[in-house]
Amino acid sequence: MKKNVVTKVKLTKNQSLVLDSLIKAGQPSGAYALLDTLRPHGFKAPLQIYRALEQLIDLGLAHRLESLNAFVACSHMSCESFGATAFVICNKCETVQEICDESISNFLSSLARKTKIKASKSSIELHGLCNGCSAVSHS
Amino acid sequence: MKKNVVTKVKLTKNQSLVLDSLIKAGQPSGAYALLDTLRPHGFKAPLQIYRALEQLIDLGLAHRLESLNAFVACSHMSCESFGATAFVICNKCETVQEICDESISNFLSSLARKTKIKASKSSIELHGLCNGCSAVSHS
DNA sequence: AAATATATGTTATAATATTACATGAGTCAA
DNA sequence: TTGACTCATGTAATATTATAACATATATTT
Repeated sequence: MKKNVVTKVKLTKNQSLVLDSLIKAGQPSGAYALLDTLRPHGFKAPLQIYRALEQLIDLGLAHRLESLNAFVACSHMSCESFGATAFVICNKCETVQEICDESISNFLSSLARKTKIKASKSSIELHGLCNGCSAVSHS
Repeated sequence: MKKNVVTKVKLTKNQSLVLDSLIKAGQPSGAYALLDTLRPHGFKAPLQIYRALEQLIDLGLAHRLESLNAFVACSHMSCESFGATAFVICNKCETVQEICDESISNFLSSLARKTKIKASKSSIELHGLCNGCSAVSHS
């Protein structure tokens, strides 16, 4: 479950561009949305996006939200966890909170122990209405 | 986060067929794999599968594995939880353990509280090697 | 039976992701 | 410098997953 902990890695041009787009978006972005954003920079094919994303994810600089088929920049300036991250997603404003603390890793360790699995990857995603949005949406 | 708790619901023909296929598969199955399985029964279009799955999921009789874009039959004879289920998936033999206990719901409640979200849906998926498979795969 | 709601069938298409193959740019050893 | 190697890139084609739109049928209620 160990990931590359990044101190200083030189990203390639494509990787930098994709990461910048993700950061600017500040929201979950689909691969094709990123592609459209980056067409002005010469991107032409989805593979350019997917390849960059793969690296960024390996480096812990981006994450994939499985339940959205979308991607976000890591909000921890490179997530130094072993992948024990939980994402809390507002269905209305699309804000994502990235939680990465002991409660997550403890929960996952315990789950792995109970199920006798050698864990290599996890995905925890909680959807709902965030504080602000649930205040607004009356009923 | 409350789901329909099923006691006895009459499934439609398509729903029954899809559920049976899922159960027989005993593994995560993609919608198109189910479609192929059911072609002999007259299924012709993906929508027939997706529609049946939607109902089955609402009824708690099946679940969607977000990280696989695949579906499994509920292993609890209709999962009476409020959706607080965790899936532990072996990457080698594709066995899925469906965990649905207080440790899951407590964890999710606590996460929702901390992030001030009104949760409506969750997805917890842990990948790795199950007990049997990690014994075999030496290294 | 009429009205309503739910399920189904069918075609087309959208959205997401990967395969396969060619090219280019850097590193390293001989 | 050359050759061998690795890694990043470009590009086209295609595979996989999912939904929209519309027509019809079946069941349920009044």
